[in-house]
Amino acid sequence: MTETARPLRRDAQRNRERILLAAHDVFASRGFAATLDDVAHHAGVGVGTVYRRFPTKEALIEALFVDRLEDLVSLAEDALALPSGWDGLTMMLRRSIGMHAVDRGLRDAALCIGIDKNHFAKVGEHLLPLIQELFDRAHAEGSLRADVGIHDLPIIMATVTDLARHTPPGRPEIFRRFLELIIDGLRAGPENGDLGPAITQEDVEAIVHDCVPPIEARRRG
Amino acid sequence: MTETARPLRRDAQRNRERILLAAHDVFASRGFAATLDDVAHHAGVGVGTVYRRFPTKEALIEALFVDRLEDLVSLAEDALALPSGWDGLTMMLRRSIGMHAVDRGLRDAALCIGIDKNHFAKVGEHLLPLIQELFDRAHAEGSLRADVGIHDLPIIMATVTDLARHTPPGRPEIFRRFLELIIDGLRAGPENGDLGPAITQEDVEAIVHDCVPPIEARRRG
DNA sequence: CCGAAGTTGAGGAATAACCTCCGCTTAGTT
DNA sequence: AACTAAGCGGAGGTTATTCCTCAACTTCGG
Repeated sequence: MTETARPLRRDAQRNRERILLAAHDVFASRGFAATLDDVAHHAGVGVGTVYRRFPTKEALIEALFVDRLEDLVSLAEDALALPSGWDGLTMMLRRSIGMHAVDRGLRDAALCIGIDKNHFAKVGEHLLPLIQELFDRAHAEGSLRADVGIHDLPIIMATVTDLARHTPPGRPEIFRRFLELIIDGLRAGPENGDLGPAITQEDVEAIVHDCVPPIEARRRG
Repeated sequence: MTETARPLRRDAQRNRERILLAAHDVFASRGFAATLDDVAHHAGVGVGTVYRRFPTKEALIEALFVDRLEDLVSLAEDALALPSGWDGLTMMLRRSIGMHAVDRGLRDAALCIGIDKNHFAKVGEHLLPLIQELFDRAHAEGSLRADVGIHDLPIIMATVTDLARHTPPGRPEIFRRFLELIIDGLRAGPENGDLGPAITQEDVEAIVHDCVPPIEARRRG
Protein backbone atom coordinates (compact mmCIF):
# COMPACT_ATOMS: atom_id res chain seq x y z
CA MET A 1 0.00 0.00 0.00
CA THR A 2 3.00 2.31 0.27
CA GLU A 3 2.85 4.95 -2.43
CA THR A 4 6.09 4.97 -4.33
CA ALA A 5 6.29 8.75 -4.64
CA ARG A 6 8.29 9.15 -7.77
CA PRO A 7 10.23 12.41 -8.02
CA LEU A 8 8.65 15.33 -9.80
CA ARG A 9 9.97 16.53 -13.07
CA ARG A 10 12.24 19.50 -12.54
CA ASP A 11 9.85 22.10 -13.94
CA ALA A 12 7.08 20.67 -11.83
CA GLN A 13 9.22 20.94 -8.75
CA ARG A 14 9.98 24.55 -9.57
CA ASN A 15 6.31 25.31 -10.00
CA ARG A 16 5.49 23.59 -6.76
CA GLU A 17 7.83 25.93 -4.97
CA ARG A 18 6.45 28.94 -6.77
CA ILE A 19 3.00 27.89 -5.69
CA LEU A 20 4.02 27.54 -2.07
CA LEU A 21 5.65 30.95 -2.17
CA ALA A 22 2.62 32.57 -3.70
CA ALA A 23 0.35 30.72 -1.31
CA HIS A 24 2.32 32.12 1.56
CA ASP A 25 1.58 35.64 0.40
CA VAL A 26 -2.00 35.08 -0.54
CA PHE A 27 -2.89 33.25 2.65
CA ALA A 28 -1.05 35.90 4.64
CA SER A 29 -3.37 38.56 3.36
CA ARG A 30 -6.62 36.65 2.94
CA GLY A 31 -6.34 33.82 5.45
CA PHE A 32 -8.05 30.52 4.86
CA ALA A 33 -10.58 32.40 2.76
CA ALA A 34 -8.00 32.64 -0.02
CA THR A 35 -8.89 30.73 -3.16
CA LEU A 36 -6.64 28.43 -5.11
CA ASP A 37 -7.41 30.51 -8.18
CA ASP A 38 -5.89 33.40 -6.37
CA VAL A 39 -2.82 31.42 -5.47
CA ALA A 40 -2.42 30.27 -9.05
CA HIS A 41 -2.63 33.81 -10.32
CA HIS A 42 -0.02 35.08 -7.91
CA ALA A 43 2.23 32.17 -8.75
CA GLY A 44 1.97 32.99 -12.44
CA VAL A 45 0.70 29.51 -13.09
CA GLY A 46 -2.54 28.01 -14.35
CA VAL A 47 -5.23 26.99 -11.90
CA GLY A 48 -4.99 23.45 -13.13
CA THR A 49 -1.39 23.29 -12.03
CA VAL A 50 -2.27 24.19 -8.51
CA TYR A 51 -5.05 21.64 -8.38
CA ARG A 52 -2.76 19.00 -9.79
CA ARG A 53 -0.16 19.62 -7.11
CA PHE A 54 -2.53 20.21 -4.20
CA PRO A 55 -5.78 18.44 -4.87
CA THR A 56 -7.58 20.32 -2.12
CA LYS A 57 -7.14 23.48 -0.13
CA GLU A 58 -6.56 21.29 2.90
CA ALA A 59 -3.45 19.78 1.38
CA LEU A 60 -2.01 23.18 0.58
CA ILE A 61 -2.78 24.56 4.01
CA GLU A 62 -1.11 21.62 5.67
CA ALA A 63 1.97 21.98 3.52
CA LEU A 64 2.10 25.66 4.37
CA PHE A 65 1.39 25.80 8.05
CA VAL A 66 2.19 22.60 9.88
CA ASP A 67 5.82 23.61 10.20
CA ARG A 68 5.27 27.29 10.71
CA LEU A 69 3.08 26.66 13.71
CA GLU A 70 6.17 25.32 15.42
CA ASP A 71 7.31 28.92 15.62
CA LEU A 72 4.61 29.40 18.20
CA VAL A 73 6.09 26.58 20.22
CA SER A 74 9.47 28.30 20.17
CA LEU A 75 7.81 31.52 21.16
CA ALA A 76 6.15 29.85 24.13
CA GLU A 77 9.47 28.36 25.14
CA ASP A 78 11.11 31.76 24.98
CA ALA A 79 8.29 33.18 27.05
CA LEU A 80 8.75 30.46 29.67
CA ALA A 81 12.43 31.33 29.87
CA LEU A 82 11.62 34.75 31.29
CA PRO A 83 11.89 34.99 35.06
CA SER A 84 8.51 36.67 35.49
CA GLY A 85 5.34 34.76 34.68
CA TRP A 86 3.54 37.98 33.85
CA ASP A 87 6.22 39.06 31.43
CA GLY A 88 6.16 35.62 29.85
CA LEU A 89 2.43 35.60 29.33
CA THR A 90 2.23 39.13 28.00
CA MET A 91 5.21 38.59 25.74
CA MET A 92 3.49 35.54 24.32
CA LEU A 93 0.35 37.57 23.73
CA ARG A 94 2.08 40.51 22.12
CA ARG A 95 4.38 38.50 19.92
CA SER A 96 1.89 35.92 18.74
CA ILE A 97 -0.71 38.53 17.98
CA GLY A 98 1.95 40.48 16.16
CA MET A 99 2.72 37.45 14.04
CA HIS A 100 -0.94 36.78 13.37
CA ALA A 101 -1.63 40.33 12.38
CA VAL A 102 1.03 40.07 9.71
CA ASP A 103 -0.07 36.65 8.50
CA ARG A 104 -3.74 36.02 8.61
CA GLY A 105 -3.29 32.46 7.46
CA LEU A 106 -1.12 31.77 10.45
CA ARG A 107 -3.83 33.25 12.61
CA ASP A 108 -6.48 31.00 11.15
CA ALA A 109 -4.22 28.01 11.60
CA ALA A 110 -3.35 28.92 15.18
CA LEU A 111 -7.00 29.31 16.08
CA CYS A 112 -7.63 25.85 14.71
CA ILE A 113 -5.18 24.30 17.14
CA GLY A 114 -7.17 22.50 19.75
CA ILE A 115 -10.32 22.74 17.65
CA ASP A 116 -9.46 20.85 14.54
CA LYS A 117 -8.26 17.37 15.41
CA ASN A 118 -7.36 16.48 11.85
CA HIS A 119 -4.78 18.98 10.86
CA PHE A 120 -2.96 20.57 13.71
CA ALA A 121 -3.39 18.14 16.58
CA LYS A 122 0.30 17.45 16.83
CA VAL A 123 1.32 21.07 17.32
CA GLY A 124 -1.42 21.37 19.89
CA GLU A 125 0.11 18.59 21.93
CA HIS A 126 3.34 20.54 22.13
CA LEU A 127 1.91 24.01 22.46
CA LEU A 128 -1.00 23.72 24.84
CA PRO A 129 0.98 22.45 27.86
CA LEU A 130 3.45 25.28 27.44
CA ILE A 131 0.68 27.84 27.40
CA GLN A 132 -0.96 26.23 30.38
CA GLU A 133 2.35 26.54 32.16
CA LEU A 134 2.51 30.23 31.30
CA PHE A 135 -0.90 30.76 32.85
CA ASP A 136 -0.02 28.67 35.90
CA ARG A 137 3.14 30.60 36.58
CA ALA A 138 1.41 33.95 36.26
CA HIS A 139 -1.39 32.76 38.52
CA ALA A 140 1.07 31.47 41.10
CA GLU A 141 2.81 34.83 41.10
CA GLY A 142 -0.46 36.59 41.73
CA SER A 143 0.12 38.93 38.80
CA LEU A 144 -2.60 37.46 36.56
CA ARG A 145 -6.14 37.77 37.83
CA ALA A 146 -7.41 34.44 39.12
CA ASP A 147 -10.64 34.44 37.16
CA VAL A 148 -9.14 34.22 33.70
CA GLY A 149 -7.80 30.99 32.27
CA ILE A 150 -6.41 29.38 29.21
CA HIS A 151 -9.77 29.30 27.47
CA ASP A 152 -9.82 33.06 27.43
CA LEU A 153 -6.77 33.09 25.24
CA PRO A 154 -8.38 32.06 21.93
CA ILE A 155 -11.15 34.58 22.51
CA ILE A 156 -8.65 37.36 23.03
CA MET A 157 -6.57 36.23 20.06
CA ALA A 158 -9.54 35.94 17.76
CA THR A 159 -10.89 39.31 18.76
CA VAL A 160 -7.70 41.31 18.56
CA THR A 161 -6.58 39.75 15.31
CA ASP A 162 -10.00 40.43 13.89
CA LEU A 163 -9.52 44.06 14.76
CA ALA A 164 -6.09 43.87 13.15
CA ARG A 165 -7.75 42.64 10.01
CA HIS A 166 -10.02 45.66 9.80
CA THR A 167 -7.23 48.03 10.61
CA PRO A 168 -5.60 49.93 7.77
CA PRO A 169 -2.35 48.24 6.83
CA GLY A 170 0.62 50.00 8.35
CA ARG A 171 -1.24 51.09 11.46
CA PRO A 172 -0.43 48.32 13.91
CA GLU A 173 -0.67 50.88 16.71
CA ILE A 174 -4.39 50.46 16.72
CA PHE A 175 -4.72 46.81 17.53
CA ARG A 176 -1.68 47.00 19.78
CA ARG A 177 -3.39 49.73 21.73
CA PHE A 178 -6.44 47.58 22.11
CA LEU A 179 -4.35 44.63 23.19
CA GLU A 180 -2.61 46.73 25.84
CA LEU A 181 -6.00 47.72 27.18
CA ILE A 182 -6.91 44.06 27.51
CA ILE A 183 -3.58 43.21 29.06
CA ASP A 184 -4.20 45.85 31.70
CA GLY A 185 -7.56 44.21 32.26
CA LEU A 186 -5.85 40.87 32.81
CA ARG A 187 -3.69 42.18 35.62
CA ALA A 188 -4.78 41.17 39.10
CA GLY A 189 -6.07 44.22 40.92
CA PRO A 190 -8.19 45.06 43.94
CA GLU A 191 -10.83 46.88 41.93
CA ASN A 192 -11.37 44.20 39.30
CA GLY A 193 -14.98 43.58 38.39
CA ASP A 194 -16.80 40.28 38.21
CA LEU A 195 -16.21 38.41 34.96
CA GLY A 196 -19.04 35.95 35.46
CA PRO A 197 -18.84 32.26 34.57
CA ALA A 198 -15.68 30.99 32.91
CA ILE A 199 -15.37 30.18 29.24
CA THR A 200 -15.76 26.48 28.41
CA GLN A 201 -14.08 24.40 25.77
CA GLU A 202 -17.43 24.20 23.95
CA ASP A 203 -17.69 27.98 23.88
CA VAL A 204 -14.26 28.25 22.38
CA GLU A 205 -15.05 25.68 19.75
CA ALA A 206 -18.29 27.34 18.77
CA ILE A 207 -16.75 30.80 18.54
CA VAL A 208 -13.57 29.83 16.75
CA HIS A 209 -15.47 27.63 14.37
CA ASP A 210 -17.51 30.69 13.50
CA CYS A 211 -14.52 33.02 13.20
CA VAL A 212 -12.33 30.97 10.91
CA PRO A 213 -13.17 30.14 7.32
CA PRO A 214 -13.63 26.39 6.84
CA ILE A 215 -10.50 24.56 5.75
CA GLU A 216 -12.35 22.27 3.43
CA ALA A 217 -14.44 23.92 0.77
CA ARG A 218 -18.09 23.07 1.03
CA ARG A 219 -18.59 20.22 -1.39
CA ARG A 220 -21.36 20.71 -3.84
CA GLY A 221 -24.48 19.04 -2.82
CA MET B 1 -41.69 70.63 -5.70
CA THR B 2 -43.54 69.28 -2.64
CA GLU B 3 -44.58 65.68 -3.21
CA THR B 4 -48.27 65.33 -2.52
CA ALA B 5 -47.99 62.01 -0.72
CA ARG B 6 -51.39 60.55 -1.27
CA PRO B 7 -52.48 58.01 1.35
CA LEU B 8 -51.79 54.33 0.71
CA ARG B 9 -54.60 51.97 0.01
CA ARG B 10 -55.53 50.10 3.13
CA ASP B 11 -54.03 46.75 2.11
CA ALA B 12 -50.84 48.50 1.09
CA GLN B 13 -50.64 50.18 4.45
CA ARG B 14 -51.05 46.83 6.18
CA ASN B 15 -48.31 45.32 4.07
CA ARG B 16 -46.03 48.21 4.77
CA GLU B 17 -46.36 47.54 8.47
CA ARG B 18 -45.81 43.84 8.00
CA ILE B 19 -42.66 44.62 6.09
CA LEU B 20 -41.35 46.89 8.81
CA LEU B 21 -42.06 44.25 11.43
CA ALA B 22 -40.33 41.56 9.44
CA ALA B 23 -37.46 43.90 8.65
CA HIS B 24 -36.99 44.51 12.33
CA ASP B 25 -36.49 40.79 12.92
CA VAL B 26 -34.38 40.14 9.89
CA PHE B 27 -32.10 43.11 10.44
CA ALA B 28 -31.83 42.21 14.11
CA SER B 29 -30.31 38.88 13.23
CA ARG B 30 -28.39 39.71 10.05
CA GLY B 31 -27.64 43.39 10.40
CA PHE B 32 -27.26 45.57 7.35
CA ALA B 33 -26.21 42.46 5.46
CA ALA B 34 -29.85 41.33 5.37
CA THR B 35 -31.41 41.24 1.93
CA LEU B 36 -34.75 42.66 0.93
CA ASP B 37 -35.64 39.24 -0.43
CA ASP B 38 -35.21 37.95 3.07
CA VAL B 39 -37.40 40.64 4.51
CA ALA B 40 -40.08 39.93 1.93
CA HIS B 41 -40.05 36.27 2.75
CA HIS B 42 -40.38 36.86 6.46
CA ALA B 43 -43.17 39.33 5.85
CA GLY B 44 -45.03 36.79 3.77
CA VAL B 45 -45.04 39.18 0.86
CA GLY B 46 -43.55 39.20 -2.61
CA VAL B 47 -40.16 40.77 -3.18
CA GLY B 48 -41.70 43.22 -5.57
CA THR B 49 -43.90 44.58 -2.83
CA VAL B 50 -40.94 45.41 -0.68
CA TYR B 51 -39.14 47.12 -3.54
CA ARG B 52 -42.26 49.10 -4.35
CA ARG B 53 -42.56 50.36 -0.81
CA PHE B 54 -38.88 50.86 -0.10
CA PRO B 55 -37.08 51.44 -3.34
CA THR B 56 -33.68 50.84 -1.78
CA LYS B 57 -32.26 49.23 1.29
CA GLU B 58 -31.29 52.69 2.43
CA ALA B 59 -34.90 53.80 2.61
CA LEU B 60 -35.88 50.80 4.67
CA ILE B 61 -32.96 51.20 7.03
CA GLU B 62 -33.77 54.81 7.60
CA ALA B 63 -37.40 54.02 8.30
CA LEU B 64 -36.32 51.35 10.74
CA PHE B 65 -33.51 52.94 12.67
CA VAL B 66 -33.61 56.70 12.70
CA ASP B 67 -36.06 56.68 15.59
CA ARG B 68 -34.64 53.73 17.43
CA LEU B 69 -31.24 55.35 17.64
CA GLU B 70 -32.85 57.93 19.88
CA ASP B 71 -32.93 55.19 22.50
CA LEU B 72 -29.19 55.56 22.70
CA VAL B 73 -29.64 59.24 23.45
CA SER B 74 -31.97 58.39 26.32
CA LEU B 75 -29.49 55.86 27.53
CA ALA B 76 -26.71 58.42 27.53
CA GLU B 77 -28.96 60.84 29.43
CA ASP B 78 -29.67 58.18 32.03
CA ALA B 79 -25.98 57.48 32.31
CA LEU B 80 -25.26 61.18 32.85
CA ALA B 81 -27.82 61.24 35.64
CA LEU B 82 -25.72 58.89 37.74
CA PRO B 83 -23.59 60.62 40.36
CA SER B 84 -20.41 58.78 39.42
CA GLY B 85 -18.81 59.41 36.06
CA TRP B 86 -17.31 55.95 36.05
CA ASP B 87 -20.66 54.32 36.71
CA GLY B 88 -22.21 56.41 34.00
CA LEU B 89 -19.63 55.48 31.41
CA THR B 90 -19.62 51.78 32.22
CA MET B 91 -23.39 51.67 32.33
CA MET B 92 -23.49 53.22 28.91
CA LEU B 93 -21.03 50.63 27.64
CA ARG B 94 -22.80 47.65 29.18
CA ARG B 95 -26.28 48.67 28.20
CA SER B 96 -25.55 49.80 24.68
CA ILE B 97 -23.52 46.73 23.93
CA GLY B 98 -26.33 44.64 25.39
CA MET B 99 -28.76 46.29 23.00
CA HIS B 100 -26.45 45.86 20.05
CA ALA B 101 -25.87 42.21 20.80
CA VAL B 102 -29.60 41.60 20.62
CA ASP B 103 -30.11 43.69 17.49
CA ARG B 104 -27.32 43.59 15.01
CA GLY B 105 -29.05 46.11 12.79
CA LEU B 106 -29.02 48.60 15.62
CA ARG B 107 -25.34 47.89 16.06
CA ASP B 108 -24.59 48.59 12.43
CA ALA B 109 -26.62 51.77 12.58
CA ALA B 110 -24.96 52.95 15.78
CA LEU B 111 -21.52 52.39 14.34
CA CYS B 112 -22.49 54.51 11.37
CA ILE B 113 -23.21 57.51 13.58
CA GLY B 114 -20.42 59.95 13.10
CA ILE B 115 -19.20 58.10 10.03
CA ASP B 116 -22.09 58.32 7.65
CA LYS B 117 -23.11 61.91 7.20
CA ASN B 118 -26.12 61.08 5.07
CA HIS B 119 -28.26 58.94 7.26
CA PHE B 120 -27.70 59.37 10.92
CA ALA B 121 -26.06 62.77 11.22
CA LYS B 122 -28.91 64.20 13.28
CA VAL B 123 -28.73 61.55 16.00
CA GLY B 124 -25.00 62.04 16.09
CA GLU B 125 -25.46 65.72 16.87
CA HIS B 126 -27.48 64.77 19.93
CA LEU B 127 -25.52 61.75 21.01
CA LEU B 128 -21.89 62.65 20.58
CA PRO B 129 -21.83 65.60 23.01
CA LEU B 130 -23.47 63.45 25.67
CA ILE B 131 -20.87 60.75 25.24
CA GLN B 132 -18.09 63.30 25.30
CA GLU B 133 -19.51 64.56 28.56
CA LEU B 134 -19.48 61.01 29.97
CA PHE B 135 -15.82 60.71 29.15
CA ASP B 136 -15.04 64.18 30.50
CA ARG B 137 -16.72 63.46 33.80
CA ALA B 138 -14.94 60.15 34.23
CA HIS B 139 -11.64 61.76 33.36
CA ALA B 140 -12.22 64.61 35.80
CA GLU B 141 -12.95 62.08 38.53
CA GLY B 142 -9.71 60.30 37.80
CA SER B 143 -11.48 56.97 37.53
CA LEU B 144 -10.99 56.59 33.78
CA ARG B 145 -7.44 56.32 32.57
CA ALA B 146 -6.30 59.51 30.96
CA ASP B 147 -4.97 57.94 27.79
CA VAL B 148 -8.28 56.67 26.43
CA GLY B 149 -10.78 58.91 24.73
CA ILE B 150 -14.02 59.02 22.86
CA HIS B 151 -12.45 57.60 19.72
CA ASP B 152 -11.75 54.38 21.55
CA LEU B 153 -15.45 53.83 22.05
CA PRO B 154 -16.39 52.75 18.51
CA ILE B 155 -13.42 50.39 18.46
CA ILE B 156 -14.52 48.76 21.69
CA MET B 157 -18.12 48.62 20.54
CA ALA B 158 -17.27 47.16 17.17
CA THR B 159 -14.99 44.56 18.66
CA VAL B 160 -17.22 43.37 21.47
CA THR B 161 -20.34 43.26 19.35
CA ASP B 162 -18.43 41.35 16.75
CA LEU B 163 -17.60 38.80 19.39
CA ALA B 164 -21.26 38.79 20.37
CA ARG B 165 -22.10 37.96 16.79
CA HIS B 166 -19.89 34.88 16.83
CA THR B 167 -21.13 33.79 20.19
CA PRO B 168 -23.75 31.05 20.35
CA PRO B 169 -27.16 32.62 20.89
CA GLY B 170 -28.23 32.46 24.51
CA ARG B 171 -24.70 32.76 25.88
CA PRO B 172 -24.35 36.47 26.50
CA GLU B 173 -22.01 35.66 29.38
CA ILE B 174 -19.21 35.31 26.90
CA PHE B 175 -19.12 38.74 25.38
CA ARG B 176 -20.09 40.29 28.71
CA ARG B 177 -17.06 38.64 30.26
CA PHE B 178 -14.88 40.08 27.56
CA LEU B 179 -16.41 43.50 28.02
CA GLU B 180 -15.76 43.39 31.77
CA LEU B 181 -12.15 42.58 31.04
CA ILE B 182 -11.91 45.66 28.85
CA ILE B 183 -13.71 47.79 31.42
CA ASP B 184 -11.15 46.77 33.99
CA GLY B 185 -8.52 47.79 31.49
CA LEU B 186 -10.12 51.22 31.19
CA ARG B 187 -9.84 51.93 34.89
CA ALA B 188 -7.07 54.31 35.89
CA GLY B 189 -4.41 52.40 37.77
CA PRO B 190 -0.78 52.84 38.76
CA GLU B 191 0.38 49.78 36.84
CA ASN B 192 -1.30 50.62 33.57
CA GLY B 193 0.83 50.01 30.51
CA ASP B 194 1.51 52.36 27.64
CA LEU B 195 -1.26 52.43 25.04
CA GLY B 196 0.78 54.23 22.42
CA PRO B 197 -0.59 56.94 20.14
CA ALA B 198 -4.28 57.78 20.38
CA ILE B 199 -6.89 56.69 17.87
CA THR B 200 -7.77 59.31 15.29
CA GLN B 201 -11.05 60.07 13.62
CA GLU B 202 -9.61 58.71 10.37
CA ASP B 203 -8.74 55.43 12.05
CA VAL B 204 -12.26 55.09 13.34
CA GLU B 205 -13.72 55.80 9.95
CA ALA B 206 -11.50 53.28 8.23
CA ILE B 207 -12.20 50.55 10.73
CA VAL B 208 -15.91 51.06 11.06
CA HIS B 209 -16.26 51.37 7.34
CA ASP B 210 -14.67 47.97 7.09
CA CYS B 211 -16.73 46.40 9.87
CA VAL B 212 -20.19 47.41 8.75
CA PRO B 213 -21.85 46.16 5.58
CA PRO B 214 -22.48 49.00 3.13
CA ILE B 215 -25.90 50.59 3.45
CA GLU B 216 -26.27 51.04 -0.26
CA ALA B 217 -25.97 47.93 -2.37
CA ARG B 218 -23.15 48.11 -4.84
CA ARG B 219 -24.72 49.11 -8.09
CA ARG B 220 -23.94 46.93 -11.02
CA GLY B 221 -21.31 48.28 -13.27
C1' DC C 1 -68.14 47.15 -12.32
C1' DC C 2 -64.16 49.40 -13.69
C1' DG C 3 -59.73 51.53 -13.41
C1' DA C 4 -56.00 52.59 -10.63
C1' DA C 5 -53.26 50.80 -7.18
C1' DG C 6 -51.17 46.95 -5.59
C1' DT C 7 -49.10 42.24 -5.67
C1' DT C 8 -46.44 38.42 -7.14
C1' DG C 9 -42.44 35.54 -7.88
C1' DA C 10 -40.07 33.71 -11.72
C1' DG C 11 -36.12 35.01 -13.79
C1' DG C 12 -32.30 38.12 -15.97
C1' DA C 13 -27.91 39.94 -14.70
C1' DA C 14 -23.77 40.50 -11.91
C1' DT C 15 -20.35 38.23 -8.91
C1' DA C 16 -17.83 34.76 -7.03
C1' DA C 17 -15.88 30.45 -5.84
C1' DC C 18 -14.88 25.68 -7.02
C1' DC C 19 -12.89 22.46 -10.02
C1' DT C 20 -12.44 19.74 -14.60
C1' DC C 21 -10.98 18.85 -19.07
C1' DC C 22 -8.45 18.54 -23.18
C1' DG C 23 -5.41 20.40 -26.48
C1' DC C 24 -0.75 21.92 -26.23
C1' DT C 25 4.19 22.11 -24.31
C1' DT C 26 8.29 20.29 -22.43
C1' DA C 27 11.59 17.34 -19.83
C1' DG C 28 14.38 13.89 -20.16
C1' DT C 29 15.26 9.23 -21.89
C1' DT C 30 16.73 6.26 -25.58
C1' DA D 1 16.48 13.58 -33.03
C1' DA D 2 12.56 11.56 -31.76
C1' DC D 3 9.39 10.03 -28.71
C1' DT D 4 6.39 9.78 -24.74
C1' DA D 5 4.77 10.49 -20.37
C1' DA D 6 4.47 14.17 -17.33
C1' DG D 7 3.04 18.54 -16.90
C1' DC D 8 0.67 22.94 -18.13
C1' DG D 9 -2.92 26.50 -19.02
C1' DG D 10 -7.05 28.67 -18.56
C1' DA D 11 -11.64 28.78 -20.72
C1' DG D 12 -15.72 27.45 -19.10
C1' DG D 13 -19.27 24.28 -16.68
C1' DT D 14 -21.49 24.24 -12.11
C1' DT D 15 -23.33 25.85 -8.00
C1' DA D 16 -24.39 29.71 -5.18
C1' DT D 17 -25.81 34.31 -3.80
C1' DT D 18 -27.53 38.80 -4.27
C1' DC D 19 -29.71 42.50 -6.61
C1' DC D 20 -33.76 44.11 -8.81
C1' DT D 21 -37.40 44.22 -12.77
C1' DC D 22 -41.50 43.28 -15.15
C1' DA D 23 -45.61 41.50 -17.18
C1' DA D 24 -49.44 39.10 -15.80
C1' DC D 25 -52.65 38.89 -12.26
C1' DT D 26 -55.59 40.52 -7.99
C1' DT D 27 -57.88 43.71 -5.05
C1' DC D 28 -59.58 48.08 -3.33
C1' DG D 29 -62.78 51.50 -3.27
C1' DG D 30 -65.57 54.95 -5.63
